[in-house]
Amino acid sequence: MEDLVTPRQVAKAIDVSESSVKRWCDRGIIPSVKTAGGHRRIPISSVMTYLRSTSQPLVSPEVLGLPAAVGRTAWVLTRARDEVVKSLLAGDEIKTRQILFDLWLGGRSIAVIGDEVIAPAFEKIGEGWSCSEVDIYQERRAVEIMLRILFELRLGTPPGDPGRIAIGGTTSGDNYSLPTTLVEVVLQAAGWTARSMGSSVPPQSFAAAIEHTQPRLFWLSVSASQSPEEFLEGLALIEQACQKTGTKLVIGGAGSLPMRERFSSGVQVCSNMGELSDLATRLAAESSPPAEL
Amino acid sequence: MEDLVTPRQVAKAIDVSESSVKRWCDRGIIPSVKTAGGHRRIPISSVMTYLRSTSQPLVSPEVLGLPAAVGRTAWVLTRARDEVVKSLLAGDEIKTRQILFDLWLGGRSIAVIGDEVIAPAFEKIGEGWSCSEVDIYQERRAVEIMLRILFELRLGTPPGDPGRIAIGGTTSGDNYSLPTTLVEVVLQAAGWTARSMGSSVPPQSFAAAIEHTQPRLFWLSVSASQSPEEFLEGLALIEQACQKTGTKLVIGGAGSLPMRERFSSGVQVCSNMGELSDLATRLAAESSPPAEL
DNA sequence: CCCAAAATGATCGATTTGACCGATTTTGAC
DNA sequence: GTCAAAATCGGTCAAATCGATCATTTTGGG
Repeated sequence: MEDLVTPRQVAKAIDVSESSVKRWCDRGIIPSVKTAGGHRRIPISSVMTYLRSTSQPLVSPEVLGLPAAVGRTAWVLTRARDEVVKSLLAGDEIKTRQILFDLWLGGRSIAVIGDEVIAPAFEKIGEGWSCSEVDIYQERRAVEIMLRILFELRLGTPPGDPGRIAIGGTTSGDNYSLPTTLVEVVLQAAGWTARSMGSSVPPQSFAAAIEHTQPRLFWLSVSASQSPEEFLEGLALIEQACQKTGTKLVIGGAGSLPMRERFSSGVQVCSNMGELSDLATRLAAESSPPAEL
Repeated sequence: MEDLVTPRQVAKAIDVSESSVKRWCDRGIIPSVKTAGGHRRIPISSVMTYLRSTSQPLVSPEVLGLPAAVGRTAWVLTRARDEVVKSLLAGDEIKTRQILFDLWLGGRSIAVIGDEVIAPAFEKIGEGWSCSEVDIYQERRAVEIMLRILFELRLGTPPGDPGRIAIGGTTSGDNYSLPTTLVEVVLQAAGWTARSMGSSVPPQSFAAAIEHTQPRLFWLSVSASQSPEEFLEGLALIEQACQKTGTKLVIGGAGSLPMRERFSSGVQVCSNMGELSDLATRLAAESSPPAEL
């Protein structure tokens, strides 16, 4: 796990000449730093960003210390989803990572990957589970694998503005940690410093977290359909805290849709990661006017 | 807090060789002082100045955070634990990562870090929670932060032998994902290909996973004390599957200790990560005779 | 199709870096 | 205080990188 690599390593990894890499560094196309002696050192995240922007294939990821089998194929979203379901059920972390990283390096946003691949894949796995084609351990293992991959993607995304803080999670009774983790990564990609507080947090504790952290954004991921009354009661507490601190409150997830009419007007509802990403980008632009160079 | 660090620490922190740091010190690029015996000591401010001058990112700022931690005394671990508790409660992911990576780079095994720092830290947080000094969101947030750090440590550990597979997790009713994830990382560090299946998996599903995956090792992490009868009943199913596939069964965690007399003789019990690491290393050596070069 | 501009890849001497080693200093434990 | 282990020292040397130059390939118009 190296963070800084040399031009030669990058050249080998993406199969171009060393000269080109050096030129790109000097022109700022690949942001890099120099040692005291003038040698270039390139952060892996710079390489990732460059690859994403040009849709270049990563030929030899192992040279960068990245897990093997990252980057090669151009995937169609629907096809990718089916393959992800297959490799997740087989417990094949390598294959799953390959597919998702290929999509990501191919320039797709995490939000799109979430909406078009990850969410439908787990929906499918959930279906298979309910008609007992899928064993519980397969579903749990799939969640674990996806969590690891999401964290790796998060490492490849530049950290957000430390002044734009977002927190969130799921309330009591909701144990699905995957969606709220996905939200965290999506928000970081949108320039936020986001941290999920995990799942099954009581509303009053969320309220305390909001008042203590004073985030600009708070998200609630509602996966399972739960008792609307109980949820709305807890939501009131959270809303109150948000108003006190001037925090924008965002709710999403399948479980929230049946109740969306009963939310008060200040609450923003997102039905997928794409909407959330747009909203987050808009909020970020509002709060801090476009910085000039 | 000491603000003088050694060339080695600086080298690790900014990801260059020790030789380079020494050269730069001698050339005055990084102002340093010398001890009576001629060893270089570098003020952290010098390093900061150098980094600013090259606009270089601090690759492992953790190393500069706690210079004392490369020492060997027990109080360092104790001190680290207290610091970890503090930064976890504050939700400071950076600081927590600093401390743990510092210990790790200082040569301590993940097992030791787990036993001496992570486990006692969460025990302490749990105490604070039960006497309501700690809010629930702080505990949940701490778990999330530690999970991310564990995954990063896992990325930094070389992948294990693909032929030595270990799986495991927690049974129904046990929602603590942290210990089983820690086990995964410890086993990988011991040369295994380990995958946690997550928490709250029914015993019969574990049995299916064992028969399907045929691992050489299966672990059960028992955090909460649960009904012994129910647990032992589920355990019987798992044990049966292990016997069928020749899988070694290992149980650990505070919740398992009160019942350890009632386990059958084939079951191995580990009371901490150190024991588990030793056992895993022993098993690995047994099953595959020492490969010669 | 042809040509010029731009991008890429290859090469070379000078410099930097990283690894190594025996000697010395520092550190932690007793 | 004493002692052994660990860390650091200073120096050497091979390998990697630098910057600059030049040949080759690709791109984009007319």
